[in-house]
Amino acid sequence: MKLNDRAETLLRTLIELYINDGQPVGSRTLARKLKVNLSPATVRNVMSDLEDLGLIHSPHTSAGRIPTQQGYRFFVDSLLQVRPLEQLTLKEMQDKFSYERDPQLLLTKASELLSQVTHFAGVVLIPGQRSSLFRQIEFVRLASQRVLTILVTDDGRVQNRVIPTDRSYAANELVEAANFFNQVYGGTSLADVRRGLLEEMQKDSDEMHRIMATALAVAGKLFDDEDDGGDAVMLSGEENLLNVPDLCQIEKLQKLFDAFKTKQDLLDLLDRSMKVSGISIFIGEESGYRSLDDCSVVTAPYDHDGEIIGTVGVIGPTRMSYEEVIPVVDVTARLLSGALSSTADRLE
Amino acid sequence: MKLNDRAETLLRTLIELYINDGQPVGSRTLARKLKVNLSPATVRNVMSDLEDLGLIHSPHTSAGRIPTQQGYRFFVDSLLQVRPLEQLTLKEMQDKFSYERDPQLLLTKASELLSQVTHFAGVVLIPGQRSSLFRQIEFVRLASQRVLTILVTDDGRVQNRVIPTDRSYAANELVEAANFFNQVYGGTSLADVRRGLLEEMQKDSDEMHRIMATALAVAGKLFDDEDDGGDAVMLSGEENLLNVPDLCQIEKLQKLFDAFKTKQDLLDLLDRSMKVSGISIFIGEESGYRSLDDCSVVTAPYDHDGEIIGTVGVIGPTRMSYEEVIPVVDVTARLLSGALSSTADRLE
DNA sequence: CTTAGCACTCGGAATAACGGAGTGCTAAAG
DNA sequence: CTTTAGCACTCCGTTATTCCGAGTGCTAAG
Repeated sequence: MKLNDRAETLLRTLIELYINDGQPVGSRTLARKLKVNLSPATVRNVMSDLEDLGLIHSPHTSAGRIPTQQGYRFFVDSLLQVRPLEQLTLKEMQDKFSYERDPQLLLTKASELLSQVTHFAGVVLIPGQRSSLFRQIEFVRLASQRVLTILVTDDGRVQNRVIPTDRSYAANELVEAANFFNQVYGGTSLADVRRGLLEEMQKDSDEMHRIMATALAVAGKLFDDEDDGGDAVMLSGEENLLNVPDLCQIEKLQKLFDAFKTKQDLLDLLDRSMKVSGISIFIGEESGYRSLDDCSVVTAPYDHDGEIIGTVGVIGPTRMSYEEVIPVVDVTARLLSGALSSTADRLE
Repeated sequence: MKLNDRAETLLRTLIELYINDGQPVGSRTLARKLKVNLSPATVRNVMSDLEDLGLIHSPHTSAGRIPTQQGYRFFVDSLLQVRPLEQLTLKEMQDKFSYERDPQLLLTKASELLSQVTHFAGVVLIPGQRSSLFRQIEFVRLASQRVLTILVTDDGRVQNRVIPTDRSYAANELVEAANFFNQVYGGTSLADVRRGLLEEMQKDSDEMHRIMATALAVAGKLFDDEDDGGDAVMLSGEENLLNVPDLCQIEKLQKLFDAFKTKQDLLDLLDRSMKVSGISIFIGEESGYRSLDDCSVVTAPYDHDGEIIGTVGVIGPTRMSYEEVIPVVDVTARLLSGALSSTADRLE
């Protein structure tokens, strides 16, 4: 799409005005706001062109214009000049991450941070197990037939689960089994561990090493679980969206909160955005999920030692201040990546 | 408060009608609905009395009557006949709890169950650490100066935390320390453990046993943490409240969701209800928390081996079907208690 | 190409009219 | 004394109407 300078400035100003006050922008208002002196009539002509191009439209004859989805799209792609983050905000954000090394808490904090700073909803895609590497497993005997299984992955995340067992295991049996398990599978991907376990189970159990049998019996169920292999989405500040005037219709909120509950749509969307490097922006219906029709989602992937493992993002109304939200998401992703990195581990 | 039979029936019918359709009930409607044949005029006279007693009121002159808070109170205290749970629902609820022994998941399920069955919000007060007994601690070495600490309490709940340490500990040091710790403190309350730790720390460190020093250094931080000692509230199905017509004003929802976020009010309320045996019902402003003004909360405590350790409940509009919600809350509390009990442990 | 002028459109606020549901009161009937 | 019928009255919610202002599109002149 090609626009002359004047049309661009006009469109930019219009969108900025609309993002600010949420009112359709008329030719007179726009003319007054512009640096160059133009009459409302001239502005009207340009606006008419922009409308023909599908970038803006009027809700009705005698109202001003508001950006269309394509208008927003053009705006963020070509017109937006992202303002750098306020020094104060940046400091706040850094503070939030300092002195925290637990990856799970870091993710929570990232999500909260996003919602607090933007006043919209913060969201974090938590990397699925399958992609991370197995580091360590530990078994703790709780009761005669209950074993607490602790799984540590190389990105530092910890999962635990109480597992009922068929027979009672002695403490040293469990220690042996864990050691064995750690030696055999340490450093391989969880998907491989799973595969390996399945193979072992195929074999006749008599052939199996006694320790391996124990480990299998206990850990097997941990890896059986479908849920644990998948990704998960963490959400914060949903309640902020209740304050957003653009979403103040109950039905819209219902659709949205429904999506928040099932999380599937969010998951898909964030997963898509993980495959792109840098900021992704989904505007209104672009995302393809009806539940997000009136929303925009701004996301950025984060990494662990250079490998992208998840996404952080903000969900807000389409009429959001992209120039403010984008740097917040960007910086959050960077800070999170930094805090997760092994270097940070070693420095602590 | 004393009412004659007719007035009682009338009040009950009125409240039931109002709970059903949410419309103010007029004398004609009420007269038609009553078994006994009474003219609207007579009904009006009785209603007038009930209004004088403060049990009902009209929103305006030419509308029917709706129950006041005191009306609801009288209703649940004296008029309500709780209908036993539908066989089908009961079955569903039992199914939800079967085959689950992990206490944390049980609490989650209880909360979800409450929201699913009632279509309101389900809430569970998770017992604070301080009240439960210390069973077991385990240390797992993650990196040179990071130790994963796992705390198991006698009610089967597991907490873990990655703790940065001042120096590096060898695996066997950690095992020794854990064993020692478990022997010294096993079976005492977490509050006592905390107290014991503080005392030990007072002493000159040179005097301390080497192993104890390790345990202290690692576990100390776990017990330092203020947050972990407190209670927590788990909430499900908040989004259901968006569908409730009585709460469809954005500001009300804002107040409510704000309370859900901070959780302090909920916590206080549930904590109060834990000290009462059996069902508690807070109607509208009775709770004393402005955020819950338009809501009622129905709660029941649950126990672990006979000792009350928490509360489950439902948060819905004041105009809710108490006769349906009450048994659901009641049964959930019972099922949860049963599933948590040690007997269930042993049987598994 | 830009601008002034003008007729036209449309939504939103304000106002008025109206019908319905419900009440309270009174007086008569049981 | 209680119950009932009748009636005047109140007030809400709806609908219709008007009116104003903001904004547009078009045309013709600069």
